[in-house]
Amino acid sequence: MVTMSDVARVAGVSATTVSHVINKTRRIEPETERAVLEAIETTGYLNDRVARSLRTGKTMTIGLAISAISNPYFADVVHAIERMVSANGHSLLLADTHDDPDHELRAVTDLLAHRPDGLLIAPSPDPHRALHRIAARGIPTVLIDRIVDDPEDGPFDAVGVENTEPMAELIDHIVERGHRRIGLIAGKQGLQTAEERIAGFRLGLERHGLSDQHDAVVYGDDDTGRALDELLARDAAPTAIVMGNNQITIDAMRRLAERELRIPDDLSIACFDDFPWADLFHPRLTAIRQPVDTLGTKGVTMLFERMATPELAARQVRLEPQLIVRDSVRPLA
Amino acid sequence: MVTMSDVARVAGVSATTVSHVINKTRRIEPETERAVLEAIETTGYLNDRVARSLRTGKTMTIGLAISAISNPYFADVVHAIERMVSANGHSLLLADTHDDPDHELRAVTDLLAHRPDGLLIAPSPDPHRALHRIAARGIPTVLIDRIVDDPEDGPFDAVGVENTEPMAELIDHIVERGHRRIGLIAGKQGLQTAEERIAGFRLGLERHGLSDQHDAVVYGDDDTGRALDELLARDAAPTAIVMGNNQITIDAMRRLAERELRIPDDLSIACFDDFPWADLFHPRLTAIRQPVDTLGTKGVTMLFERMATPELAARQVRLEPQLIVRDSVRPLA
DNA sequence: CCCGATTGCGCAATCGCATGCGTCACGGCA
DNA sequence: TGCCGTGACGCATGCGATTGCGCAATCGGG
Repeated sequence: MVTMSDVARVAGVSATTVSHVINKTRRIEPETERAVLEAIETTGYLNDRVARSLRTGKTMTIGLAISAISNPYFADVVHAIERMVSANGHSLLLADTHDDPDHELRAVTDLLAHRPDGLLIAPSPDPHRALHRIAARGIPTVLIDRIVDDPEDGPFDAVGVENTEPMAELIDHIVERGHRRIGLIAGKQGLQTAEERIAGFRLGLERHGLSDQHDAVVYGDDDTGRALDELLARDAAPTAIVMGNNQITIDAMRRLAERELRIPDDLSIACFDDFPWADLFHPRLTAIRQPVDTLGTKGVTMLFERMATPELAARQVRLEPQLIVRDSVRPLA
Repeated sequence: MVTMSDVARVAGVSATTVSHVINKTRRIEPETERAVLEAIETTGYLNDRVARSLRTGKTMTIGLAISAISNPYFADVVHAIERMVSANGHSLLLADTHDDPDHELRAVTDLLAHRPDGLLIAPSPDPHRALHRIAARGIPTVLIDRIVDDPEDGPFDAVGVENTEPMAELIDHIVERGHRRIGLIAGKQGLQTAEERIAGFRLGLERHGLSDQHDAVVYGDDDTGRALDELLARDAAPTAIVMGNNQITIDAMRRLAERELRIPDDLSIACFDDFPWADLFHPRLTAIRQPVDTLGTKGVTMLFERMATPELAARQVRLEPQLIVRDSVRPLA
């Protein structure tokens, strides 16, 4: 390994000077600077961030705890985050929570041990322990996608999307098209987004005097196929089903194909969470599009703001999703 | 910050002892150990990996340089990699190369400065400088997805998929269905996978005496729509078009929808690179499925093997993809 | 010609941990 | 009682960088 003093020796100066030219942290005689730069070049020296971090207390690293990176929704979020983080000269440390409290705690503990300058986390259904540990370390953190309130350790900065009213409006749309029996396959129980969407679903039903169907909600995260079967087996089976998220949509679509149900002729569907190629599915999917990119960039922005100004009051930002009407909800007679 | 000596003070022992109980690196009187563990608990102490890394020379970190995480193909790879890496007690440092040599060099330099114990990289179209820098540091590295030979710094360990023969076989399939005029929209020029697939395409044509169409190849990465238009505007326009990768497939499908071309009635298509929901598109896409998960896990496995045994000879592994015949290639008369 | 100000650098002390040597106490054996 | 082996732990150094102080040389004004 070539260290700073190696460079110093080659350049005929002290390590102090090398450090100062690297960090531009005090005036250096131009000639000296050239010598140092040259020595860096010829030795192939690379400033060791480990040592620097130990000394300065900053690692130039942002931790990201999120689940299922292969989910296209989160993949886009990660992508946006990576862009902004590296644009700010930091690196991204990635950990997967699997949306499970135990994994989440492990992931967060690992991240914290690396001393990131800031942390982004999409909380699991029961994030208490993880958040507690974060709070104990006092590391700048923003909750992402899921806005939870932790009475003990909160409040945290957070950025997510509006779930309730948009979902209710999706129900409006479906009801306007003549549907009276509507079902919902919701995301993992306990997840803040899933619960809010359920609330929105019920709110929508109430607006149209359909409250007796409040129980037309099934959780589908683990086994969407089974959830779907159950809904369709009911006495008054729904004529339209709403998918609580992206993954559920894909799983459900596949099951529907297996059952040879024609969409939207035999059954109408709509989804919370759009994807870029949702208009290439057959049929083109009516969906609520979330501002995925903004979610990521806004999260990073808030994080850097907090890192710069720790005494800021916690802010919770709700982004507005957008209903994209396509062809998967059929107008009934 | 609570350090090891804080814990030591609380437990009434020396920092040495605390270190040893944390790392289980020598016998400790059970009673002493309990005291230390307890002190760790009450103080909320977390072993500082920055300091430890400086001391031991290992960071317990793996760097990953890859492009466009939002591409579903790479998202799955990243997912698989994260799983294996964290299962081995390491953390993942992520950087995006944007498949561009300059970005790649920056990304790699950043990663290297963090002193990862190992590196995974999907080389850009011109990875020379990046690979050179990696070689200079001598960090265990495996190339992933794209197997390139660097005469100067190579050979590197690498894992990728077989491109040429599978692509040729896809052509076989298309020709068997009666198509004689076939086009290819290839991935970014210079990318090893893209070039091999082009070679496979031409090989396939030759097998059927169709070599005169060798020029039916256009690069589509930047503007797939334009590439598609160009192919279709030719005198003898192809009756079937092969998409060189996932992203191209999506872009092309959208353009085809805009042009109101019916698939496969007006035009047949097939893709290199499948996606989980390719059977939900309309029509269901005939595609070559790559063993994405294996690509990631095998890459990590090879990396850890090299880290354990640096004197190993470089190995290059080719995984076999699989042709999935669905409905997007129409049998001609 | 003298002296304070200014400019350009170097010394040496950390940062939090791991680890090679030592030290101390205790027990067994002659 | 004396000696040594052994078990349990502590001292002090160093990983590679940053940074508060301090020193020497040069310059300019009176």
